[in-house]
Amino acid sequence: MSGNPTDLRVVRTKQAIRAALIALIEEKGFEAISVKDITERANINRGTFYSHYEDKFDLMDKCQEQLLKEMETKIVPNIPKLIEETKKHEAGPMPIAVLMPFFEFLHANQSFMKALLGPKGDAAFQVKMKECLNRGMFGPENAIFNADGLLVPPRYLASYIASAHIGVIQEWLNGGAIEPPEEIARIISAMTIHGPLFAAGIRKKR
Amino acid sequence: MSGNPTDLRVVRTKQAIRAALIALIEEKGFEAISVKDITERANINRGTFYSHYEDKFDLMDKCQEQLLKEMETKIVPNIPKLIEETKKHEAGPMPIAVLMPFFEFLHANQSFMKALLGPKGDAAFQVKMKECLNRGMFGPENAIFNADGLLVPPRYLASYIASAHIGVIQEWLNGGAIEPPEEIARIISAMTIHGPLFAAGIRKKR
DNA sequence: AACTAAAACGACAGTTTGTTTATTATCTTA
DNA sequence: TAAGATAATAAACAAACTGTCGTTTTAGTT
Repeated sequence: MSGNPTDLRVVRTKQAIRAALIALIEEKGFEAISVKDITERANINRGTFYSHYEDKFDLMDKCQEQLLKEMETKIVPNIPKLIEETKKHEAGPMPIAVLMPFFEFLHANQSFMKALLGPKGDAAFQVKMKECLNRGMFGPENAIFNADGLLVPPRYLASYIASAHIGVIQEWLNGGAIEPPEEIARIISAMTIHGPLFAAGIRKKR
Repeated sequence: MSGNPTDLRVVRTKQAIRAALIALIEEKGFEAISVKDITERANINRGTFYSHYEDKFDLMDKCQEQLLKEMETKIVPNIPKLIEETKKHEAGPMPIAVLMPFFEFLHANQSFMKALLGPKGDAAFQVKMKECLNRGMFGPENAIFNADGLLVPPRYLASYIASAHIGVIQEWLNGGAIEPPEEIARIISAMTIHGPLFAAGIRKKR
């Protein structure tokens, strides 16, 4: 079994597999990919693949887990801060600065994020990412949304916000992530704070 | 080739295949399904499957197309009416009545919708459904969102709203669609009109 | 430079696939 | 209701992919 994670050969092989996976998901979607496809694209022997992963699902899981872990540990802790700031100056602009690490992370992992969130990607990953975002908003450090005065059940509020944000991110990545992360942070904030219809110019009153 | 769509045998077979597909997607996800799985579950001969569909992807496509067509032709024409109503009484409650056919359609097609939009479903279907919703909001009959005064680029507005709505629908279906369609229509409307943060009780001012 | 571990190679049986044949069952319609 | 048409079944096929092994070669580590 190939285990040593510092051995350059292992590092190289895993990188090649990962890159091949990303490219192939974008090309024909995860379900249409065979292990043979991956190893041919990565220029490695098929047997080598099986010494690192059980099958293509195992590979997918491990890649996603790594990504989500990074997302969670680096990004999510900021969300409570964000909501706190928002509460302070209620009518003011959103404190975008606190969102930036998240969007910069997405930008840095563009290709994989695009593949996973794209039309040929994985619906399960979207669910995991929503859970990740929701832990930030509804987690134990954060009693805000658990308070009274909600017009809607909390789980629908969470679904709405998380899905909306992921939707914008999908659109951003799908268009090649041309706009800088700050711009996307501003766009998302505007809609979540003021409501999408106000952002659309339909509801003028505030 | 088996073609006659009125022959009872054909109708029965296609129904069985479709039901098997839905059940299996929920159980192990589309990518893990084999044609053999489908025909065993449907209690039909494997050869029979191939006389109706090219492969499992063809089956999936045809089932989705049927669903989306129904969604589009029956539901989407109502959206312009909806926005018009919303503009009239700006601060009033959303005219939920006009949304009802859409949510009743979802409720009637619960099992398939749940399978397609669930964690083991198809990311491409979500994209198609978003496009369906967006055609309603940004279509030619409807110049509202093309007007000036947008705080954000229109495609991000569209992505935000469509994804948010689908997210709530996913949550609804995933929980067994316990709430009646009217309730979900009300919940979604509240968040889209007033903004999710207002609905959360965080932003009190209007 | 020697040691060690990873990668390549080639072979294996077991599945699934898509196609085709002949046979049986069942629907339509006259 | 009987005759003819056609859909479904059953069984067999090569081709492709899978997951696993044992052996040999290559390359990184010390």
